[in-house]
Amino acid sequence: MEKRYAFVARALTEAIADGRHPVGSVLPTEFELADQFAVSRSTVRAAMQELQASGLVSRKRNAGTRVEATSPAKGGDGFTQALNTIEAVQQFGTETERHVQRVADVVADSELASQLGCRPGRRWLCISSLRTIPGEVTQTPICWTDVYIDGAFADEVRTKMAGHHEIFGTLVEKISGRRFVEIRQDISAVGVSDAMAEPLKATAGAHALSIRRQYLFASNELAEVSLSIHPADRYRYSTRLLRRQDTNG
Amino acid sequence: MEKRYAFVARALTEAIADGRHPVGSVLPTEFELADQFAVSRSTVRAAMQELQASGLVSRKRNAGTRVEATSPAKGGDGFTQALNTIEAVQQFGTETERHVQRVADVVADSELASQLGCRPGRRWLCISSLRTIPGEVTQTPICWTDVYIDGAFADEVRTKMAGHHEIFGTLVEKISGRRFVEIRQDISAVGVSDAMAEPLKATAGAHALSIRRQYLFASNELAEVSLSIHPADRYRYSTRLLRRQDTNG
DNA sequence: CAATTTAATATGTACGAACATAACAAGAGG
DNA sequence: CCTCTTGTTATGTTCGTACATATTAAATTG
Repeated sequence: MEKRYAFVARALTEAIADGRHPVGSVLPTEFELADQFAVSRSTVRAAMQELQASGLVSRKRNAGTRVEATSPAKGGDGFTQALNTIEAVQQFGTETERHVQRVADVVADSELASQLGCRPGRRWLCISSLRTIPGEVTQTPICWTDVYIDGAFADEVRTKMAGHHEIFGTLVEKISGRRFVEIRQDISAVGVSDAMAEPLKATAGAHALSIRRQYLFASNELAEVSLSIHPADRYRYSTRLLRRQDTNG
Repeated sequence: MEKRYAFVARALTEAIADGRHPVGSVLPTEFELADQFAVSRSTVRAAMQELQASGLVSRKRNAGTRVEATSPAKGGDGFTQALNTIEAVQQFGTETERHVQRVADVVADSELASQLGCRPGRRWLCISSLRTIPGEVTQTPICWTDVYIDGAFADEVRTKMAGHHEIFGTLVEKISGRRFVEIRQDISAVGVSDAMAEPLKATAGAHALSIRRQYLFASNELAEVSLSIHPADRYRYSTRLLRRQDTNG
């Protein structure tokens, strides 16, 4: 059964996304929401803490709870994305389109192993793809991504991909049903390599953000790694950091 | 008065930092801690949520609360830093050394204004400096940073800097006493410019991370902006993203 | 002795209550 | 009309309780 505070959080998130609570508006009070959802104020507060942590609302003593922002901005100057929560990372997966370029089985040599953070010899399924913004006229890719999936899930992935299922986002999670508890993220700056210049429609050597993500289960099991190259002129990593407690005495 | 959950969180953080609770060990149960600190279990849980959010501990139903990690790694291959909370950003300020290169009053023209996110004509105090790792033999700087401080605080900053006060970190906060509620952060990839190559001891055109931070008060007042250039071979931005609730049914 | 079941345990979820405190709004006074 | 004071209000903090549930450890069974 869905937990109550999670239900409240989801309902409010959807209401905000729908425009029922526009940006800048003030939500009903915690007591009113408690009445509406037939839960206690504590439960409403737990939900509110989620919304606040994700940056969706801001709360102030008696200033009410204000709707702050909705979705990441897709401005004219590329894709701006917050990536400081697991939810935000998944959102990037749903808000962009994936175009698969290559699917291959690989065995990690020492170099790849250190990149992926596994022992050499481990088997992976590698899916290389480009990502674009849906509905854009000029289909300039935002990034090149190599996703490495635990070999144990390889067959299932191939089957579902053949059937054109939309299994992307966090692949293993959708396939195995097991939920990720942790993502380790490494961000650095690199140049666009010669090989990637053409598919990315970028000039070789252009500055790019390199993002490596390791997806882990609760047991610290490594199930999936993604290596992405984002040309700097098309993508920026933008976050709002909020103090954990909004007010102070 | 310090809030009780904040006190508990701070006490536990210090105990972990001191080594009284080594990495990998399991903390006392929530009930035991409630007894020790003479607070309710709810308060202990509020403290635990802080520690969990900052990645210091992990919790599992009856697996106990485990100490996960302490400080950011200062490995041989540069500086690895999590920057997904305000606390982590401030920590970077305390764990590196600042070497001031230049102090100047500036008036924002249209270009600078768009970079800083302010109206053109606004007055700022600009402090340019290099940051190094304390105690390192080879004093290779980690980054070049231009900090722009609201002109209203300029005099006070100059005075305190002349007196060799350690006022850095988030400058305006230490000077004015007003606390930042929000930091907006923008991360992109750039090349090291000719002018910065020499002070940074890097080759011009080398790949670098560009990090822009806007420090805001509760009223959305912009008080300070920092623009940093991190050569990619000396710095990586590394975070662990944890799911808000650790377990699930 | 290995495999399974059962019991104990610590965290997760949820409720209800009470008081503190910062923001805002309305009214009093100059 | 502006300023200051006062009162109301909604969130912040803290307490106590109860039950759910995943994990570990002990006990039972084959």
